[in-house]
Amino acid sequence: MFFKLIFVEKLIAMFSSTNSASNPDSEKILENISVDCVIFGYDENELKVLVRKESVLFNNSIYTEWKLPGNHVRRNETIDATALRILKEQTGLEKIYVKQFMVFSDPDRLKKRNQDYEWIKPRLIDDRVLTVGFYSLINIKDIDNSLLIEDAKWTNAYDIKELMFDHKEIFDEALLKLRYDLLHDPIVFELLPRKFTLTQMQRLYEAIFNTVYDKRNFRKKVGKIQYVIPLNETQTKVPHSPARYYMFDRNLYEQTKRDRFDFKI
Amino acid sequence: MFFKLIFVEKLIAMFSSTNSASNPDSEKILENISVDCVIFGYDENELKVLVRKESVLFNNSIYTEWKLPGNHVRRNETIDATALRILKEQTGLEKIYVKQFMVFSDPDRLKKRNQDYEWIKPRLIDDRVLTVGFYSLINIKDIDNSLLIEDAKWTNAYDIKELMFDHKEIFDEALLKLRYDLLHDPIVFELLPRKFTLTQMQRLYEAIFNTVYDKRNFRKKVGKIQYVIPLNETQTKVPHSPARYYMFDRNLYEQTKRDRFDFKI
DNA sequence: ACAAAAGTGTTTTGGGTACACCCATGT
DNA sequence: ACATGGGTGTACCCAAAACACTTTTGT
Repeated sequence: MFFKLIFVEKLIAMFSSTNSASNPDSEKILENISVDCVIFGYDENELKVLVRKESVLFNNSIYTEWKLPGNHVRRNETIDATALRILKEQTGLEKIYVKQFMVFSDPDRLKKRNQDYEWIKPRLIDDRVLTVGFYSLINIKDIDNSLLIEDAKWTNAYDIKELMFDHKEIFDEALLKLRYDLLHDPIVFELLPRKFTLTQMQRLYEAIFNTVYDKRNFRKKVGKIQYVIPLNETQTKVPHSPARYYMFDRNLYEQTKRDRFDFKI
Repeated sequence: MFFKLIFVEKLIAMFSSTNSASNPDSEKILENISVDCVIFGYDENELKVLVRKESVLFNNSIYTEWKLPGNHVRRNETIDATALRILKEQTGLEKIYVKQFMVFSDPDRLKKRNQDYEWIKPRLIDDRVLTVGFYSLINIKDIDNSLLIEDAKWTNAYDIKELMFDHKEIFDEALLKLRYDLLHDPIVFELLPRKFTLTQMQRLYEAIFNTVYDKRNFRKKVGKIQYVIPLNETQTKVPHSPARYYMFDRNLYEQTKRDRFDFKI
């Protein structure tokens, strides 16, 4: 009856660590499934990603490592709800854009680097965890930075070289998917303030695609997008000719969307 | 200690039904995660999908219903391995193209239609199952139809109206993803015989996109694709001018792929 | 006055699309 | 001879890309 013993051990682990025995059913987790989030933000003309610091003890030394925010899926929530829960915890924001892009299922994905595995082992009920990669888009200006968890940091997306587990791979896939989606859905506007200038929009495209565009051609194309509305409002107190503000009109978009390739710039 | 009792029940279920106690670890399943496969084939100028028949008992009547082939993920396999295992079971084929496209995670996804839920309940350890949708591409001519399971059937993709659980939704998403991928990766050739004529290729595009193309324009574009090689071989015994055969040269593709949008037709 | 970014048109080039007829083969 | 699908060229249009100067404001 060896296997029964294993299960009793896991029961104890389950109800003593992640799930306390007093938790309602709604907080019980699925031990084999998690969600990891690549949270993109845009600030100071840079595409940024939120990463979390962890102190890892290994060979009697403490290493500082970075990972993506993530969590297990609960018994009675969709994976989108899991992603939104993680976002709320990390940024305090609700109602933001989240999108799943890929499942990572290597049976050894948590064991590739010894120090990472030692760190996570005591936090798991079962070390076989498939994770669903999500990316999400937030406007950094909306964040109350006092709510940001101490160990969370915004990093330039192009400075990310190494993360725990397979998180660098998850990040790379997220960036590919973001670039694709940007050309097919009106998601740019999730990263921009409600009122934005065309230069801000152009700089955002340039940050995401890591390139530069011609100003006149860019404006010509945006000019053809009907649901990007020019406002009768311009910048003030800028030391140069004040730029006009524009807004995304979601209603107009929903009505007029036909050509799914409108966003190619 | 109510929860312990639940677990003992599940243990019994686990080791008496899906996993017998004598099974090696390699065949233990993850009870909360499955893979469902949308298997596309192309035959007689039609895009087809493999579906399975199930006899469902409900309200003392037996209903015939159709579902996508699927299975649970095993403890030590990737989800791609799960998909390939399903493909082998259903078609006898190995080394075929499989691609994950989306996770379906509604906690009630198996409970939406009572008759379906009654059918699957005794087959499950836990009724919360997230499923990863895969699509796969096979050349129907490669199939030894005597190996096809009795309850499996090839159906015209545009005739699929209703499937068990959320499988119609999974199918719809698969078709969207197939159409996208077709324009970005050289996957058409998975559905074609090794040597094919340009008309065969055109009919396949037309079947997948459910449209028609101009013959001359189609040939002009394919003519620019370097890794589609014309052969010195033509049809025989056809009651019309014999068509030239072409081949996909994967090596040449790997060397020359740059523009990821070569496949847009 | 100067620094900084806003805003604005034209030309060239290549790809997309529409369109019709003759040819080779088997029966 | 006829039925069937194979194979070919041109003209028009529009979108993409390259390119430079003037204007407006704050300091």
